[in-house]
Amino acid sequence: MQKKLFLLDAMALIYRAYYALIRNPRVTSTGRNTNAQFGFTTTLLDLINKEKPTHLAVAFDTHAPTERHTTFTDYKANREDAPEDLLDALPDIKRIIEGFNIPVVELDGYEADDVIGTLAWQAAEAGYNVYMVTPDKDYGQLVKDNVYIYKPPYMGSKEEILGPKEVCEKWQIKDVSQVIDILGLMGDAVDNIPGIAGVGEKTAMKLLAQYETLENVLANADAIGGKMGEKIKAGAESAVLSKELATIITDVPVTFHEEDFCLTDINKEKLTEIFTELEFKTLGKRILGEGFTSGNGAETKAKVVQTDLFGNATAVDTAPAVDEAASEAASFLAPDKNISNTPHQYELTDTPEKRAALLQQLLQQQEVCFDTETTGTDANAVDIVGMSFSYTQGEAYYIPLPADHDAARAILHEFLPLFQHPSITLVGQNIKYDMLVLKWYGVEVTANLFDTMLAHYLIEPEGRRSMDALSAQYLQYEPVSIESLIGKKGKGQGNMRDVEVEKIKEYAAEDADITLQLKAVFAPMLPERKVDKVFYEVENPLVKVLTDMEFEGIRIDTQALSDYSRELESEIKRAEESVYEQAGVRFKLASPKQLGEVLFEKLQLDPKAKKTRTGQYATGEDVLAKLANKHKIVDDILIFRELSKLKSTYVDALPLMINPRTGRVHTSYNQAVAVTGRLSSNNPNLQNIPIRTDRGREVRKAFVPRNEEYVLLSADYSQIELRIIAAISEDQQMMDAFRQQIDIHAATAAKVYNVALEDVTPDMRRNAKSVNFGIIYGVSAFGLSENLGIPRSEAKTLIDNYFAQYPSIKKYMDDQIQFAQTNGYVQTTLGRKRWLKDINSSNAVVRGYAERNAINMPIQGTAADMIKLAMIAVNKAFKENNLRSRMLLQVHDELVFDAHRSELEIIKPLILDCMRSALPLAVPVEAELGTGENWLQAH
DNA sequence: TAATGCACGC
DNA sequence: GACGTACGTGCATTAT
Repeated sequence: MQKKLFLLDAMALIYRAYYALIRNPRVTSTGRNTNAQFGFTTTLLDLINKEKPTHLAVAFDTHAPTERHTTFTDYKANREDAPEDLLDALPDIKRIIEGFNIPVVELDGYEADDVIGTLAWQAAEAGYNVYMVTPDKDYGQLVKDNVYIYKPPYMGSKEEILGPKEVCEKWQIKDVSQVIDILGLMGDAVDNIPGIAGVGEKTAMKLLAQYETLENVLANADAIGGKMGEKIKAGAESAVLSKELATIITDVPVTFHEEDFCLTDINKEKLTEIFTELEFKTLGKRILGEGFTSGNGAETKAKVVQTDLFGNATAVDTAPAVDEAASEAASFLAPDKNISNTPHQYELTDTPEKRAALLQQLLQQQEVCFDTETTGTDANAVDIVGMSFSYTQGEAYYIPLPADHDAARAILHEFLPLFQHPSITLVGQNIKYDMLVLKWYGVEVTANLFDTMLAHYLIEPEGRRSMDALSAQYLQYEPVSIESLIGKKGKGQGNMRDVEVEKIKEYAAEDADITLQLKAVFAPMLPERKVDKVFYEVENPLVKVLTDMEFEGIRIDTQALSDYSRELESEIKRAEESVYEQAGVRFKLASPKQLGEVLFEKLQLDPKAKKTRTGQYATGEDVLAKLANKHKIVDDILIFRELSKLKSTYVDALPLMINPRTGRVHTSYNQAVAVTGRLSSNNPNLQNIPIRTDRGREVRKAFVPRNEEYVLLSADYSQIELRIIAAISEDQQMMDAFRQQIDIHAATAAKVYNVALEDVTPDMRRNAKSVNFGIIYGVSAFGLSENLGIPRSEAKTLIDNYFAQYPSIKKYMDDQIQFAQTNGYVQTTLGRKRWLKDINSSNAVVRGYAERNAINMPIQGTAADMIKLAMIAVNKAFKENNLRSRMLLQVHDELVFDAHRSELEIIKPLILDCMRSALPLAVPVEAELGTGENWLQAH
């Protein structure tokens, strides 16, 4: 058995694990942030489980930066930036390592890199395969035969192993030793070490190809000449230092003894203790068995853990045989199952006879899982390659389909009895995609649906939802990766059409198999979490509605857009030139970085200029607006910003999104991303078409009816979120205002300013509107004063008055927070939930965020549920009445239709009725409706 | 390719 | 003294 030694650079791994998880903090019930501990532990376990090392060690460099690094102050500053809670995690991490009985190497005054570098050389000499586990460096000079760099998986990307061959290919060098020359020339971004300014990867490779070493490059700076020559001369000193730093010392005083690094049994007692403390429940169960609960210390097989192997090295306990240790390690962490170790029967169904037999089988089932394989990801532009079915765990069938459209269509139509069966449930992951693909082949799916992606969306709204992630989390199974079929994504990625059918069969059949198994896991979880109602009544039926809408698309007037583009172009040019003239320099106006430097360094517009968290000057619209009175350059900058945004994002981009098959723009709705329950739209996003400014609204004129027989019709809910908060808080004051159909913002103004309704000034109304708006999002006095440009004290008075006038709303907000604190979640009236793990956090900022979510989500989510129900009702009514009008778009509280002129009088009341009665509230629900020759007119 | 800053919608 | 409004998507720039 080949001996595999893994050497881990602990600090680097901890840093990366911490930052990878920071967006989704793990906080224990006592408010402790355990990101770093969790990230490091899972990285370690994944590695042990997947790579099955026979020998392992972790290196710390608690004494870094070492002297040679301190030459660069930047480097030091960079290292000392570590957040406190990350540094606090170090003792825990050491205990975890002890619990796993993994040897730790630490050597005073040496970098972890150098210690493991030395060990790697020695182990490689002794015949080991050595893997240096580190996230962010290429130890080029270390890569000799049998020494590899192992980059653990990171943020969804696969792990990576770099050997001598790969390193030479990557940098196009003859010998791996030249990597330090490359690094010397380019510098090292991770640690902020400069090389030669202006020399990047490509230039460095070119220079090395010609001159072999960094020293030769420097010596020939004169011969190189030109700008490049000057740069090299200027950066020579820095390059030499950079190379020195990139060089890993391989002669630190350590000696590799293989018995010191054997992977041995875990120390269950220690692990139980630390996992209990950190509240790693699932992880604990996986490693320590189902019996893992707090205080249940299992039998221990303690070993002496060598924490200081060097200096005065002492002998360690004899380790068990290598093979035994490796197999023990293998059971540490799932997913441990995959296609090669799991029994399965995947069949190729590639003849008419086989297909007919399969169909007969399928029609006997109550539920059938299906999945399509296609030539790309845009459902409106792909061809179908094949289709798979599964109805029993571990069994699945793959049907290859011909490239010829009509031939494929004929085969697909054989399965119409299944797709349109009145009682069979079709199970799938993101079925909308498959339905849309099928629709292009004339197959309308009308069977019942169960979408595992949507089930998971309701079970865990914030989790990751890719099939791979779900499979790993719920089935401990690692599916065949798509990359193994068509290659890594990017320019080189291949086409499913070109993959051998045997391979696709394995992949596609497995997908159907896994999805069916996921359904079995999720189906009982829905009622357990009481989200079955919103799943079966809202999300699932909505799939068909969205499929229809995406299939329809909307017509765009390209002529109007291209005219407008030219107009914007000249206006942008004018504003840009004017800015350069007033600034006295030419620069990239579109670059916030350069603009900040011009405004605040050259023009000195604000000595106390705000900076962003990366140290750049902030140049957002709010900042610029405050500078407007200091220099009239600001006006032109704002014009430039507004117009270039319009041009690049909408005017120029939309025509490029027109589908050649239909001549229309087909957006794609994502039904499972927004944690509040809203839809989102992309490719293109049609939910953020401008409306606020006059120039922006112009874009809406380009959205037009399909032909002269139609008009665009827009219907939108009026004040829906305020109506919802009034209804669920049962605030009598606000409910009365809605019942009496008073302008709600004016009514609010009258109350908070204590004046009669008819005495409300436009200013009062505007302020009241902002408060109403802010209430929904949990605004503070500060935020409101910023927003309205009024003193903070005045804003505070406004808010205080508001709560005094609408006491039940204040109570609702407090109740929501309390509900979340007790239950760990908040919910909409239909039971859609959002879990708020930070609601009891000891960190006020984190807790405040969770509290605002607790207030906002039920409101926004209920509005989302309501319009979804309305869409389902409208779609159904249109079909029942065989109408030619079509629902096209949804924009959170608005629906847009292609309305046939002859049907206007039918659909107007129909739409209004569906919207008003979708989800009745204790106050009237109103919707407004308009029609026109374009979206702007209709609005 | 990924991170950043900015800007658009509700 | 810092912090300060929910939910999204997409573009250009920048660094690598």
